[in-house]
Amino acid sequence: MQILCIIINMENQKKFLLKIYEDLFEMYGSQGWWPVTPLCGCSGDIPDKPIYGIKGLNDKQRLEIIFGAILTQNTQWSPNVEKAITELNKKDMIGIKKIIAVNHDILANIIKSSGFFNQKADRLKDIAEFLRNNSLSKLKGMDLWQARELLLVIKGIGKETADSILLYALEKPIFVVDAYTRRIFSNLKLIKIDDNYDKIQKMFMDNLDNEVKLFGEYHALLVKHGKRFYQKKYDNSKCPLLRKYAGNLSL
DNA sequence: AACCAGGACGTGA
DNA sequence: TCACGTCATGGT
Repeated sequence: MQILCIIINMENQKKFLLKIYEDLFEMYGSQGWWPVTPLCGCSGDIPDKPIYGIKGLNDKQRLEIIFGAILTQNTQWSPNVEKAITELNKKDMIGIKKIIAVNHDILANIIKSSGFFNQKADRLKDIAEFLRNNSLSKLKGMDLWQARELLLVIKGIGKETADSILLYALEKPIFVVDAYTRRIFSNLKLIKIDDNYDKIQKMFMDNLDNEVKLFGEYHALLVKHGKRFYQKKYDNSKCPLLRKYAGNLSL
């Protein structure tokens, strides 16, 4: 009987995680993450901000995503990181050798708007150094978890940043867990707010099809929804998902 | 005018 | 392991 209940709960959870995704997609539509600056081939024609929904990434765009993943740590994308990315492009700094060669203070000044600029300048240099020895194509060809372990060795790259890079820059199917993911799903009683990162990630990956597109869209939608209903000053009980599913969450 | 954002790391207990 | 302090800009 107890085992039966567990099985039923697992099935419910499986459906529930997908249902939440579908609800969010219906509410907000495709988010087209990760925002990327298109390369127009013509010099001097750099757009004033990265745009959403780019397909068929080239290596420079992948690198921009990796830099963006560092720059957005504990910082708003818009306008702070957006400006920094645009400045990097204007100075033609989206390049491994360029980042390695540039003076620390100059780099820090270019990315100033993203905050923590001294740390982040060091981290961009660290990851550029790493990528000089481990090419993007090498990483792309590598096993998902193997590549993850490599990234996690780099100072400044924690689990969320590593997973963002794997998912959005290297297009590998891994689920990104961030603060909004924690707040939303702990509010829905599917996890506890300070559950272990890997445990939360496993819940999603065990119960959803492991697809790059699904995971990429899901995380983006959670951020979108989180910004709307789960900022610290907000009242979590106003979340429409909670109203909709109140009492129906067996777990 | 505090408070917070798509974290991660170092330190001391 | 855990609870803090640190890093810093720009918007509300």
